[in-house]
Amino acid sequence: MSLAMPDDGKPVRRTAILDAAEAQFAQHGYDGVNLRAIARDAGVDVALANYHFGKKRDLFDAVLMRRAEVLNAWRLKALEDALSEARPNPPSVEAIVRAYLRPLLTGSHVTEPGWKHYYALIAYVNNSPDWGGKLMTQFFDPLIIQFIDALRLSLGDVDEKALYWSYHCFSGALTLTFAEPGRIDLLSKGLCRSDDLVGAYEHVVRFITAGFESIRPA
Amino acid sequence: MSLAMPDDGKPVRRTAILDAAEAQFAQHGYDGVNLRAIARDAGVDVALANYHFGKKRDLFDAVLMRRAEVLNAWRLKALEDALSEARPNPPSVEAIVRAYLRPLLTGSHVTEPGWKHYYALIAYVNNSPDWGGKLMTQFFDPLIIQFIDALRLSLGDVDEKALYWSYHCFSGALTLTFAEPGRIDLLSKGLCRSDDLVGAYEHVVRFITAGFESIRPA
DNA sequence: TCCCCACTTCAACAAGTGTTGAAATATGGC
DNA sequence: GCCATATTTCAACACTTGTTGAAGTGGGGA
Repeated sequence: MSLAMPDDGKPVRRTAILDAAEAQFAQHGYDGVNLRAIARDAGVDVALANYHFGKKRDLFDAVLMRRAEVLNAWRLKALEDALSEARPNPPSVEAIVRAYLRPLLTGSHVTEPGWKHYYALIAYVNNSPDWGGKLMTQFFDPLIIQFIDALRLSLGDVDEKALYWSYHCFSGALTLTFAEPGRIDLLSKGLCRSDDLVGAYEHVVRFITAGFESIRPA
Repeated sequence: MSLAMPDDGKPVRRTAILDAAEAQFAQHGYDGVNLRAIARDAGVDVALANYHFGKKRDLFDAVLMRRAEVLNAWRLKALEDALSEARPNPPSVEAIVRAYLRPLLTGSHVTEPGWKHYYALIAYVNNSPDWGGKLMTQFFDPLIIQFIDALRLSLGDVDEKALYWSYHCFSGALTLTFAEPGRIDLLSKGLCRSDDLVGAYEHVVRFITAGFESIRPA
């Protein structure tokens, strides 16, 4: 088995292409990026991207897939920790929300530019009418369903539509946080900074937890 | 004064271009659209868009500007109504949230495709790292500041950072609602429909109101 | 009737796009 | 060193892009 070696060996240029593509796609979107700019940032010839990843759309998918598994693993572990810590009781809503957010907004990787680019890319995908639905479902829904199950456990017999719309609000708030469009900086006259994910963490946890708690049946 | 007549007279083709551009930009983003597709949808030659609006970016701005004033006027009236109804007391948080949302999610225009496209376009702009901050500030911040003032009035002496981050969550939830990426349809297995803005209204109001109430000082 | 002007179309340019096939280079096993 | 294979570059194609200048059309006033 000496063919191709898709993701091991010495993939220095391969990952350089992925890194450059990740940053470019995150900032300008799929259509706002051309392969020559990616190649230039990666210090590589244009044709090399095609050699390693095939067509532009396949490169985009490869960027998305690279960090999806590790991210899902982190979040799954955080959820299971929250469940086991509370056992035999269901965990609190806040504990579930924190388990959902902590692997994203805190930890050593929040300072790593690659991950921030990846989050911005997820935000772009999640809001894209073209492929937002399908791609997010494909990569993240199995995990999301487990989080919603945990919320259902914690909140009791809630209205299902209310539960899904609440998660929708959660997802939207998180998406905008990751997109970092710099809007809150201007609106708050510099008091809040959109690149300060850690500073946003507690505020988002509080807001979202309260939103979910509001659907708890009396 | 017979020059150009920018927005009156018989603007049939002119508005046809705006309508087609609005729909295309909303669905595919600025870079995902080419002028020939817009012209084809409008039943018009490519060069006509340039004649009426100048460069592509100017057409985009014209689309954004067309409905901005009327939308801001609607929302300002809704806010002033809420304030005057409650006077001399401050209005409730829920009343403010409803004033913010009602002109968007309810009313006769929600069935009009042009407005839905416009909302999706706003969602695209709001999440765009490239120009999200500046454009939203330019078109909508004067109104948003008034809503935040009303919330500050209603909530009392709140932490300013918490207030802005809460509005950020609000904005994100709303943005995702307008983008209609079809994600909630898949996630809820058809129980919720992302094109059902009216059905989403009460759920969003409840979630967001609870989030804002959670920062009220004890 | 003629002319002016706003509007519209036609045809084309120049730059940039994704993609590809062939050539060149590096790498590692024998 | 030799050779097969993986990697990388080169050069170019075919196509799309935004944009433009010139030409054509139609209506209303002098």
